[in-house]
Amino acid sequence: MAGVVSDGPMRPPTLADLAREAGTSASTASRALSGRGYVSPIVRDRLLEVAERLGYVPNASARTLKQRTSRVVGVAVTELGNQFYASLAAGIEQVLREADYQIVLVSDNSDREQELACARAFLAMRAAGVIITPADREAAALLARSGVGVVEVDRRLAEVPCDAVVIDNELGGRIATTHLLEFGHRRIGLLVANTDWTTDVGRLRGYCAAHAFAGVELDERLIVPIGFHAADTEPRIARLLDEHAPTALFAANNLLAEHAWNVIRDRGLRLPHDISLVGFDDVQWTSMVEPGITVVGQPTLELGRRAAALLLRRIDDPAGELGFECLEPTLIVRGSVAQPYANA
Amino acid sequence: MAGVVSDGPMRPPTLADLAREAGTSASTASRALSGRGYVSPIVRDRLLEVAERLGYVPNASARTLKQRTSRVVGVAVTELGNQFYASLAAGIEQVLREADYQIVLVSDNSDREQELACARAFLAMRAAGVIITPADREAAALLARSGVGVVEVDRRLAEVPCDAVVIDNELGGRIATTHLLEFGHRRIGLLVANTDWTTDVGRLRGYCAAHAFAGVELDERLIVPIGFHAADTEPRIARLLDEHAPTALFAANNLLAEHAWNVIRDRGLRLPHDISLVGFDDVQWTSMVEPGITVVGQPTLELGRRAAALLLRRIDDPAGELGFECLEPTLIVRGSVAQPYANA
DNA sequence: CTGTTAGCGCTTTCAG
DNA sequence: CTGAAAGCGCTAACAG
Repeated sequence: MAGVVSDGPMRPPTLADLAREAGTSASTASRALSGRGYVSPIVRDRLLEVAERLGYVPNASARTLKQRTSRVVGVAVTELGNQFYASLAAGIEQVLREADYQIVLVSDNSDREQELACARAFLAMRAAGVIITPADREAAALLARSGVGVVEVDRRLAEVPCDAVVIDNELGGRIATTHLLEFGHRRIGLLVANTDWTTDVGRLRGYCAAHAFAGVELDERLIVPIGFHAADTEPRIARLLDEHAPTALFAANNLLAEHAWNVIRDRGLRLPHDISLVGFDDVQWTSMVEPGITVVGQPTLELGRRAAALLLRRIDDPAGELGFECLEPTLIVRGSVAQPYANA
Repeated sequence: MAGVVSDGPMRPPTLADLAREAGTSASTASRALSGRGYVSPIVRDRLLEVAERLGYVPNASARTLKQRTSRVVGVAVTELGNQFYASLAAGIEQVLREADYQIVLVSDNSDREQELACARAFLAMRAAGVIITPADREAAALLARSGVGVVEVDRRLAEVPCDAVVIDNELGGRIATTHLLEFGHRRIGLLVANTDWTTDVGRLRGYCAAHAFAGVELDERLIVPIGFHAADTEPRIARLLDEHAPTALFAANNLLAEHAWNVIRDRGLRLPHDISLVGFDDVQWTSMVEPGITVVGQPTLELGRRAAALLLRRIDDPAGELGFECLEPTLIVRGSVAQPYANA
């Protein structure tokens, strides 16, 4: 039942079909369905009824072509497989769906070329706006240059003026490190991604600042920058443990925290007795393992929601003033930190 | 640098602009850029050069309007926030991106209306195809009726003929239950979502089949159907423990496994000494907690990849024969199962 | 309040 | 091998 159509070719009904069926012109039909412009109630109702009966679905491309902008928003995240980005995307999707936008989602693996490619794709589809976790400055620049609103989320990179929502990474690095310092740790290993992104640079800076503030001298050899999916991540962490005897580890992202935890477990070290650990990002497993991992939690879903809200504002008012939001991370204390066993 | 354009209004360059600049006609430009049809090498090169210089990006809507089909694929999953669906989406995205399709991703919360709404949106944008974890039959029917290829993933629901890729849920339920039975459990609580989806029905059936095969009589009160985000999930699990004394629990999805684990932990029960647990879906935490949770693992990413591959085939050959793939789940034995402490 | 007209940017016959 | 012409389905002036 429900709107069965079975007349010959499978061409979906067009506005013209509707109009003909209802005995009006296409423009009237357009007005009736879009609700913009005058149309007598009686004609409107007839049109709506016919539309319903025919199962009319407006052709988005035709509309986009005409209006030069669409109801889709491009979203490019680093890696959909990572829980952090997945919930970022989920947050974005929530608010955009409510605002009746579709999102086209791409995972760009933080690769410059892929990022550019999706920027072009977004341009091609005349996206109403774009949300991106940038890995390179060029994509945002290209988009902005073409007049598409861009909001950067999680990190800032763009040289062009551009909305953004991030967390205070330096603060995050500081509270993690300070927490460890307060427990008496003096040799805190830092595992951090080797990028020049504001996230990692900020967390590193916070780590340093905490040391400085506490008057603790910092041994640079304790800082281990590690590539995103480096094959030798765990060996390098192991080496850090062997060669520089940290009494605690601060892993500045969820992947590194996981690797650190693996190494600790594989060596039979006990948390927090033999070594302390603070992670970054409150991913599920950190609260389920025993002992729970003390982490710097960031409001991931909220980050996504805010980014979407900012973009909506930008779409609404392209010339409005730049929005910038910096959310606060918080320390979630669980059981992975204790006093150092043997203090040097 | 890089393609700076600064001539007056911000209208992006069109094919006509290109053609004019290169001294040819729009049709030639079209042929040159699309690679279809004849065009002399020399003219083509000039055109490509001009396109590059002007930063030309083809207008996807115009193309879609003309060709009546687009390079986008609609993807509707139940809940992007759930790791399972997120990696499903990640798998889909991987292969579709390689095939140069964009995906528009929607989280439909397994709500009939939302699912229908996105089906219409996909129709409106003339999606080349759709991948869906169906919650209702109507969406797939609508799409299929309009000639859009649909592949169902994770569950099957459609009455219309339609490609699908799922796992063998009954087998999954059976191997989990059999494993428990073999350890001597005779009172195995089943936590299962209260849907009529093939996933849950299948797992339940497997649970029953395993009992039947083992000649173990089944106490129906041990079966607890629970809504997806029911507020009283954990109390109900607790009640099952109190009232019907199961010696083991089989939680038939990752959410329920998590809840079961919480209840077990909160009560101070020790796995596997006081009670045994088998989960479904190898999500990250199950391998990190101590003891690790024995689970029925499903190839989630692969599920997504196959679905995408199937869709690509369907797009390529709309009338080709129906594809149906059923992947095998496997039991991943870890430490959450032991003999029942006190066997009735 | 309604219809006519034009055109969004591209592709595709069909002649040249 | 190339160009002219038509049209995809919709909307936005602009007359009536």
